[in-house]
Amino acid sequence: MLDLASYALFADLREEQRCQLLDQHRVLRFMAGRPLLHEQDDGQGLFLFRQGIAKVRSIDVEGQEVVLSLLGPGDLCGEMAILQGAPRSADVICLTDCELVLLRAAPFQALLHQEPRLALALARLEARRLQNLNRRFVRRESSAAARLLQVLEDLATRTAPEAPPTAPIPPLPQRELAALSGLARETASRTLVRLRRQGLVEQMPGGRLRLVIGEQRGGLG
Amino acid sequence: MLDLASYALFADLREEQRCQLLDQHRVLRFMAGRPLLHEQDDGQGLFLFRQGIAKVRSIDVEGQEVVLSLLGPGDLCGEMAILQGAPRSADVICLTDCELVLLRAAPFQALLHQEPRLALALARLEARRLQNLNRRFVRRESSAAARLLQVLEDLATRTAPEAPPTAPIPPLPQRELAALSGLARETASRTLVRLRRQGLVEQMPGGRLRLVIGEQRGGLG
DNA sequence: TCTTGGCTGTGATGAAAGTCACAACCGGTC
DNA sequence: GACCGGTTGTGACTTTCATCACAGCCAAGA
Repeated sequence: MLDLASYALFADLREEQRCQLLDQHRVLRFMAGRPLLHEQDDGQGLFLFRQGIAKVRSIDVEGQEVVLSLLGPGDLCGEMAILQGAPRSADVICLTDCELVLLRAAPFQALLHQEPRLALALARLEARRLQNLNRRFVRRESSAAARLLQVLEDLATRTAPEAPPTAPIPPLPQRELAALSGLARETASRTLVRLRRQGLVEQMPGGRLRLVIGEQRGGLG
Repeated sequence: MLDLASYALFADLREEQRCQLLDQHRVLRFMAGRPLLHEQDDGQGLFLFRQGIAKVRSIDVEGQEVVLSLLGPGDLCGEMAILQGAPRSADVICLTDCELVLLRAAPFQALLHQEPRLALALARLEARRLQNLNRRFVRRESSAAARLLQVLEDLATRTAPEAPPTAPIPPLPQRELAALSGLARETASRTLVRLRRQGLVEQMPGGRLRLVIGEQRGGLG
């Protein structure tokens, strides 16, 4: 049975309220590379991640992809469009095969208007996202190595929220790693080689990568 | 008389609820350069901007300042600390002389828990901030000129929310403009000269700057 | 008046990362 | 096996911006 209680957003609700939200929910599966949402897609609904990771991205004026954040188990998306009634402002694309739950917008919206705990939890969620992005913004200024390491750590924790940041990372092509960290593909390649030589990143069977030291990475700025 | 109704966050409340929030409020004035909030400051309260602009900034691992966003009339800050009970995560520093209203945290918090409209408005506010930061994140990738122009536009609209982005901008030293756009001071200087020669930026009496064309700036990427 | 300190413009130089180009490799599939 | 597309590593060159250095300016104050 689906358990919404494991999502922080719904943790404060009564069991009965969570059931309301599940009304007409659907379980969806997407293959790696598939878009969950398109920009200007206004088909509303709340997507809850159960498995797999995805990137939230936007396209800049030169047509370059800019990755805004990562989503993984326990995360959700689509709440912005519901909140603002506006069309989506970014695309969400699966990096690995994903399984997620789609909740209908209507009951969620209704509950938002009548249960302050839900609205408050949502505000907290948005605030936490804002802080994450702030942190990313700060690190964005730093070197290619720091940016790449940050992405790897992010990938590790998104993949397995409870596991340490040194957990192995699903195999992604360098092109993808480069996009995630905002680097040229060649730079990502060179940087990875360097990090491996320094022993900070390990190559695992199947092409998976693993961070070796999660800590004191500040020095690489 | 203080009118909270002009703040989007409180627009949906009943007059009587707005009065509750004003209980023991204070009007504060800060000189340009003064910090409103310090990182790790946990004196809670909600700051509402009435006049002046300020920057939200953080310090990165190398001690460099990174500016996260700008605040101006109609904006507010301090809500994150109240929402999360956590210490502040960034500093807020006045760029010009500022006048603002400080609301006590307690009544705000109480109302958040009992009035879904307020909690929802707060969620919307955070969501909008997130989108703004997303947009900035996207533009951050681009050239010095684009970043500087974006900062100038931001300054103009923060200073006078209703005015067009070609409104004159309060005189700030180049050092400050550079920090706001994440450039070296010299680069900001050179870029400004170039922009003036191109007629995109105008020098006004008193050292104020003014954007000439607000539109089709994409091409300068 | 002269001095001082912050601000502005500009030149020279260097470092980091993007771009272009190419070779090796790997996993499919015919 | 041979072929093919996508991936990876790497070399050479270019671009952009940071850094260092300095000169001119203006405003405040002694």
